[in-house]
Amino acid sequence: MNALHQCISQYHPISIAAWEALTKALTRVEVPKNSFLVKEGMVCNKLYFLERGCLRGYYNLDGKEVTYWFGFENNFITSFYSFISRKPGIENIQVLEDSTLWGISSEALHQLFDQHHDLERLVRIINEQYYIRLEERLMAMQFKTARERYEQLLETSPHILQRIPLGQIASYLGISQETLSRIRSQV
Amino acid sequence: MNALHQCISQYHPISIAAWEALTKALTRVEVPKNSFLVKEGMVCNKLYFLERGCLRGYYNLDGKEVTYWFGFENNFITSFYSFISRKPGIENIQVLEDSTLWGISSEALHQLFDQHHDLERLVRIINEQYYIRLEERLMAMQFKTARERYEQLLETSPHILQRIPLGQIASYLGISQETLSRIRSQV
DNA sequence: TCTTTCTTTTGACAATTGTCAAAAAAGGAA
DNA sequence: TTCCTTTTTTGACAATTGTCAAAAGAAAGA
Repeated sequence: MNALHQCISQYHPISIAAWEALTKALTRVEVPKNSFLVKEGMVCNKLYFLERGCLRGYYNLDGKEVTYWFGFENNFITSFYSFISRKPGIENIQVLEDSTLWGISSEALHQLFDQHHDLERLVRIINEQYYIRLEERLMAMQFKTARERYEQLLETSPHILQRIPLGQIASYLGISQETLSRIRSQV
Repeated sequence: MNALHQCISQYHPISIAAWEALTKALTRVEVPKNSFLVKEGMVCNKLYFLERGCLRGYYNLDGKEVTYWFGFENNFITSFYSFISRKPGIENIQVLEDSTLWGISSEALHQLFDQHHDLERLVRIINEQYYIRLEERLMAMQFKTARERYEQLLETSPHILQRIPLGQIASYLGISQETLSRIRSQV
């Protein structure tokens, strides 16, 4: 819970009242490795904060698993499209290591928004920061070679390489596992 | 102005008071074709609503212009990274057709947020919708071939093809102009 | 320890896409 | 119209990346 408070403060400090209301609405979730937090076809009604562990989001395309994000400590996690639109998504969220999360339902969050303006501001700000990250990823995907994307990942998130199988990283980078393996051997 | 009101209502209706405060803070901007709304190296301090015309965002990479978005009627326009972080960006926003915009400064917008909770909610919701769009684009970029991305663009935004030069569309799709030309001839 | 399973690497080849250069087509201005 | 500029297409070739199959290596369980 402390990790969440610290994480929030980096984005936008909130009032004590808002924090207390938030903590009351949060549920602690412990999930074991290889379980699923979200499965395709379901509505993801919860937003999570990942305190410990790691997850990945992927979907199935032509029989292949396509990874499009990883979540690590202090990340906010949800099946974004589904959570926002309240419709079933195509996304699976798989637990890659035993993890501890704090979850809040969409309804509870929106109630809190009504009561605590500063909480809604916090979420707006977090959204904006996540948008910027996504934009950077899109640019890399659009205009950089596989090797450049890999080297960028090495710089910004070296921890990914220690914790995630190569095939999933390759998928995340938008290349085949064989290509990534060859890139690594040619550094 | 009416177009903006209608556009806003589709995302989240706001109170009359909020709308009136917003309209007071807006400035009408007319920009001619080939002018620039934002140039790289400057802080983009304004958020715009595009009422009429069309724009593109691009940056320079190794001497090439890299287009990463187009804006059309009823789109919100800004150099997002710069606007949010209040730092200089690498982005240029070029006017592709004579355009009419409504602009608001970052300061004015944040003042409005303090006074009108529902306006901040509106922006949160718009941000979320734009996030989802970006996510879709990233997925296409990550896991679809050039041809598939082009066909997807044909379906979702056929108007782009009538209004934008091929080279810029190719850049937007992350492929060379020659490749796009060949894809088109082989449909 | 020895299996068994999962992950990573390597080889051979094919498909996709990029680059450079030139030609063709289209659009604007006088 | 004609000239000039911009945009689009085409050709030839190279570079990048993907696919399939097999081998090698690492990790996990009995």
